[in-house]
Amino acid sequence: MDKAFDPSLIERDLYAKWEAQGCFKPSGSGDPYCIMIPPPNVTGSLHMGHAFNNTIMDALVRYHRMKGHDTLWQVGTDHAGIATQMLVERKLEGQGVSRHDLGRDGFIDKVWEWKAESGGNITSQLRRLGSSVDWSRERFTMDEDLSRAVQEVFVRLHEDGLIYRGKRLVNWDPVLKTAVSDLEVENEEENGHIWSLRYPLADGSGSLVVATTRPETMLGDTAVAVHPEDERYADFIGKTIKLPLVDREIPIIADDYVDPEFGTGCVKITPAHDFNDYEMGKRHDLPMINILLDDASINDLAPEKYRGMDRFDARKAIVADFEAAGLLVEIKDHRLPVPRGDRSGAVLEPYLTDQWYVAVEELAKPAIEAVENGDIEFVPKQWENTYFAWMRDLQDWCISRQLWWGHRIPAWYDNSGNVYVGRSEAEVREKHDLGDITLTQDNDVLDTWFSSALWTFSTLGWPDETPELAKFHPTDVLVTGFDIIFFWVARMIMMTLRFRGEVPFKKVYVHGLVRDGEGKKMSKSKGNVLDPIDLIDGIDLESLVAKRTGNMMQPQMAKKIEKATRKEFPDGIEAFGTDALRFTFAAMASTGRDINFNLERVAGYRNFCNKLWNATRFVLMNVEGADLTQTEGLEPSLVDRWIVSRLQAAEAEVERSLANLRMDMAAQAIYEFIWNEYCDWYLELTKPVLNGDFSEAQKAATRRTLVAVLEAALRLAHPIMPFITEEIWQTIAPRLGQGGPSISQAPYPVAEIEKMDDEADGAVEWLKETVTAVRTIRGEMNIAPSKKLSVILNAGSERDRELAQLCDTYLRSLAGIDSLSWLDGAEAPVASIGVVGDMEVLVPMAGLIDPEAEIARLGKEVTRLEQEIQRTGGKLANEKFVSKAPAEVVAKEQAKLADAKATLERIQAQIVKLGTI
RNA sequence: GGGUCCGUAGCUCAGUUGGUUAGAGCGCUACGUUGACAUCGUAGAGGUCGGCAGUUCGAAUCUGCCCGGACCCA
Repeated sequence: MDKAFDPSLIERDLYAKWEAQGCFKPSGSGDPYCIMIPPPNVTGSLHMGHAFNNTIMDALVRYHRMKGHDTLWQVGTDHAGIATQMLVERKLEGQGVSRHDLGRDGFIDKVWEWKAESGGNITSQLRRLGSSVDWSRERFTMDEDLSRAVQEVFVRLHEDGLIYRGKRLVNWDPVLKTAVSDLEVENEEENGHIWSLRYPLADGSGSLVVATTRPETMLGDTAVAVHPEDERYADFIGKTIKLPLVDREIPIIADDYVDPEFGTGCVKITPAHDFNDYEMGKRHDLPMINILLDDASINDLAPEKYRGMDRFDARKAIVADFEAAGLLVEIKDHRLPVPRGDRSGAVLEPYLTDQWYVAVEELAKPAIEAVENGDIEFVPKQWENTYFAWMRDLQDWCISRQLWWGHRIPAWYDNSGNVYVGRSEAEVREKHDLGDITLTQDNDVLDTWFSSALWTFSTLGWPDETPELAKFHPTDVLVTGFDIIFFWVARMIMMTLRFRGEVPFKKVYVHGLVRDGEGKKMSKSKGNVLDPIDLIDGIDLESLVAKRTGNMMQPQMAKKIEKATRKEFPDGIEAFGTDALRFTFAAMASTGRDINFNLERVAGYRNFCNKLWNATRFVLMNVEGADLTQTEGLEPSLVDRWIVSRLQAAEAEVERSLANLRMDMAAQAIYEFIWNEYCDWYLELTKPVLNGDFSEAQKAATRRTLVAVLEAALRLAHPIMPFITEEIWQTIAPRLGQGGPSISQAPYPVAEIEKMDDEADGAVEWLKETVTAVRTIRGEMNIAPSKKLSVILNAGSERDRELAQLCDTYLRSLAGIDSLSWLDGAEAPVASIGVVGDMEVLVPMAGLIDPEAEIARLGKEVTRLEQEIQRTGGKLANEKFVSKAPAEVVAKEQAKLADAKATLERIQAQIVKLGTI
């Protein structure tokens, strides 16, 4: 083995082997366990959120697979309607071709071509993370069978009256020229203005002043509203306004919605271009005048002057015209939330169009109940509140999109505008007895989330009742970030309950966001994005700078980002390997909170990998040539029994943690066992045995224990760090006669209570304390590690003597002792002192130790003990504590007090002694 | 404005149902290359657990208010 662990030498080969061997397919036996991957966007590439999310899923999946469950991790991607269409269009633009040149079918062919070439980027990146998904079952939302599920759901919902077509106000993206859902709108505060405009009354008797942040919409105003109880305007209600520039007469109406405190208390009403006004328009039966075209330029319903103008040019022109007419009262700076499309970045317009909707009320009810009655459980639980809050205030879901890429809506129109929904044109004709009249299919496609809402069951073969569906559905747990609880989780629950009559998953594990080291959201525009692959493989500074500043939406930020990047990573990023990255995510995955990702932590876990690697080297060196398969006639030492006992404890702790989805605690337990127990103590304790004067039966027991415990620890750690554990296991396990094709298919360690060993635990605890007592003196008195010490033990119990006898060799080896004896009533030499229970550990000074320094050191100890005595003594002196606290707690305090008093006495005596030298 | 979460060592975070000497990693200080590992070892320093009140024999942990920060919804 190499002296240092180099992940780059093993990871790719191991993954290829796993995949080739079909290690990740369901085994076909055992209780089923299933996780559905949240399908990444097919245009996407791996980001830190994916890496985190997949680490958690993979750890769970590997754990359950090793426990013998029939485990399926279903993988796939979604077709990302808008994102994919944009991407392919942009590529075509580069060749001077528009999608309209190609026509719908031609364009869709191009999309499929693109998908075949580079649509698999993110899935190949998942392999780098070690994700043990079943590749043989990979699915894509546009696959034929998934499309069939989508169509079936659409038709059935329509038959049940839950899908309808209607003219409503939607969020319109004028760049992409499609509706987008509320959830795809980003509202960020931006700098804007608020314009106050004077609207004269039609009868010339006066005027009102209205305030607006979008003056161009006045072209579509159909009323002015005031609050019914606003005395200032009581006389105006019922009169009419002569709308400036347009010359339309519009009424002044009263409505509770108007806030009399806000602005002038008068509001212009534009029902076709504002969501609130739309509602008010419906209440008052106002006309809805749409003044925009689909690219947000002004249409022919506006006065001729403005027709064809872009909305923002129109805004300027209108403000100028108001000013010219003396009707512009005021312009104020104003910060306001501006709705932008999350894909195009364009300012969205509320826009009146015909769209398809899902009526959600009936679907939401059982979906709420499923969480209320515990059929679905959110972890952490508080997300259930978020879920409920959203579910109880649902708007109907606009599912149509004016795109070409996606599931085309299975609806056909005849020439009279009648609409027929069905699985195919033929079915529609037959069902409605249409003969051969001309039918044209709806041009729109469905929202991508419509198909991903069916993901848990469509990927298993629905609408057919497949064996996989029977076995793996409902799935066990959904692992996801909170940001898509609304987008996806809620909709899956609704759709799955409707069409399967069962929940899609039993648990929803909600994890936090991965942020940068300072807690800022990672984003391309901030330039603080880390690519998981760069943490695995490493990246030099120039490449990193180029990556962060290339292809930016706001190129003016590039300089700043470059500077910050050069400062933060002067040497680029080291290669840490996948296992270290995964361990970091696991260790930081505590209940649902965001992760502030810092590189030092990854480096720490990279070191941990190296530690494990080197421990293995040590073990292999020491068992070279030995037959380890022999289990008869071995004489395990107390120390061998101890590490086996500690292994059981670690196994129990990891099991408990994983069962509670506490990856961080599992990672912590694994780390502590391997480093702080196995490496720090056990390996050190085997050295005097293997190199010393011990029997062959004893040495053989130690050799076997060294390897057996390591082998079990590898299996314990495998779900979190799959690569290094597999690599080592392939070398180690055969030595024990326990090899196999892959550690991922070996059984997960289970704690065996009968191997817990109180006697060994107690003995080694004593040994550790005694060694530490000597080391503390050595360290604090600045005695060189190479200097061998004489150590004298004093006082203590019979058990202390037994233990000293049993541990003699270990004590000498670990504490660097060349002479170890009992004082046995002889006069104590001047010495530095440590206390272990009732026993004193004396290191004679003889020129090694400065009495002044020792007194100072003991002084600190005295202070600590006095505080302890005061604290515990105070408690015990308190009548109420003694009478009310559980006896157990009181006894514990008493023991603490006695212990501290005894130790203090010994130390004080020692101080007196040193003072009289 | 409504809601959720967070504030523990210089930094990043643990701390189950109240009882620990309040922990870990990184960083810091001192010493150290004896054949697993300097991606290391040994020892050490560092915290009035955001503040104030309350409940309790006992509060980092429970309650209220305040301060500071993040996010969601309107």
